[in-house]
Amino acid sequence: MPAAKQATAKAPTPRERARAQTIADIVRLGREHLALHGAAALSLRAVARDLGVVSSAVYRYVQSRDELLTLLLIDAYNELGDAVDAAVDALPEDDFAGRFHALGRAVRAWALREPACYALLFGSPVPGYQAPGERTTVPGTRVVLRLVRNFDAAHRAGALAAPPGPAVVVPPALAADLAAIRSELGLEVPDELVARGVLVWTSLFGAVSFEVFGQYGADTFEAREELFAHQLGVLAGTVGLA
Amino acid sequence: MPAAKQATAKAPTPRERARAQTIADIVRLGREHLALHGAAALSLRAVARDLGVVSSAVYRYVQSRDELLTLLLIDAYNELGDAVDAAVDALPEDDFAGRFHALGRAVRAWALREPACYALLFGSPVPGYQAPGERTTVPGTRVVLRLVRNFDAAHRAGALAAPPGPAVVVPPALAADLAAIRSELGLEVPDELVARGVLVWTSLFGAVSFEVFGQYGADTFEAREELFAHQLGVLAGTVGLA
DNA sequence: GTAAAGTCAAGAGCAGTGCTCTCTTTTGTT
DNA sequence: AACAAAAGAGAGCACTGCTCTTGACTTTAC
Repeated sequence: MPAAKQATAKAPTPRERARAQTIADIVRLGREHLALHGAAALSLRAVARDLGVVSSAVYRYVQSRDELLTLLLIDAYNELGDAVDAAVDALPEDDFAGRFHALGRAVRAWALREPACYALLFGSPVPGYQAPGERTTVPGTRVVLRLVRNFDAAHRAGALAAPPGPAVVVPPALAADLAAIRSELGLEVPDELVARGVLVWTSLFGAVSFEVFGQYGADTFEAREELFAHQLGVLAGTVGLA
Repeated sequence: MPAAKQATAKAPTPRERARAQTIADIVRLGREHLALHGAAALSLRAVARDLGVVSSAVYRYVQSRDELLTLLLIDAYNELGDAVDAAVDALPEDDFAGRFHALGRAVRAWALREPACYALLFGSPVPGYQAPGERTTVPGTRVVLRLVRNFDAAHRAGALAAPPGPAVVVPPALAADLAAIRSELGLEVPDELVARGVLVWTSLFGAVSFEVFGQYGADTFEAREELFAHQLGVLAGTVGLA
């Protein structure tokens, strides 16, 4: 077993290092083009031009345009995940409401900073492109996992008030789905609150999407920061996070 | 002033009728392509092929690809608006909660029926395309207008319970925006409820977008209808719609 | 050392796109 | 029937993703 033959994991050969660097450059340039012209207009030829190389050469590193999209997708998911993790970890573990607000603000701030990346993750699916689940689910679930774990921790700590407003019944078919989620993630939160947690999740991204995608008119809302803070406050209330 | 010369408004000449018919055909074929391949892949050449005409000929009817997108945008907004209107009008005027649920279900049903159109309206903006506000704002605000008018009517009728949960303060900057909205639309609903109404609006479309855009995993939720109904129920509760 | 194997960039080429231009044909009006 | 406006055809430009072949270079093996 010659060591040099399968050094892929331990000692990267100069060739492998150069290759990895080139791929990193391609992803970096791809992100620039994504930010400037959007996902649908992402062009391998343009990236190749910026890389100072002929178009066919990039196919040595990236199988196809879709493969580049996948790389950018994973990159973006992880950047968002890192931003959320940093914001949440900056607060004490038992500050559940604070952590919820921090998570929401982190998502919004990142989305406004990188609207094209946000659109790639949470906007309309790119036509003809199907994200490979085995590579994207793990980074793609970081935020929601963080959100739900915070809820569960709050519930375990007895820090969750009873959900306000009229009780909304959870039908059996939905309860089955929620039970599967609860068991897979090891949650103690009751059905009613898991369902409300899902609503909070979708509502959070709904609010951010409306802002990033320009669904609010051009000048309907000047105080968008305050509007979002208010929305977070109401959402926190609906799950009993004081 | 020869009458035949400016008959544009009164008596359409055969030529104008043929022209209007061709434009309608182009929009129809455009919608088919939109549904099949998505907005970014909408191709004037393909539409021309289906129309049985050479590509340059369609430019006699549609200025550019973006113009066709605008036509499709208005078409879709009006179709959604019609669907919502029909669903809401089917219930008595004073059934405010029922009308809210009907509106939500109508939006979701249309979105699931026409995912590509929904993506065009509420998904990531098409890169390089800017919707002409003077042509799209009126049809684009039909749903939210319907939503907010129903809220206001419920409030006027005294059918709105006090918002549940902890009171969330509305900061002055946000209150200014809300005041402008209130005066423009002639609303009587107080600030706190207008703000919550905005949250309900964004949350409704957030939930629909997550489902249409496949943000729920492939098999996380089987009972999506029930999930959405539950979400509508909780949202209705947050604005005091029993 | 030298030869084989592996890697990479370049360029041509295919099929597609949006869009413009010119030329010819159709068609409604007078 | 004559005319002008409208519509279609076709060529052409610059661009896209992607494939294939060719030639050069680097690493590995004997």
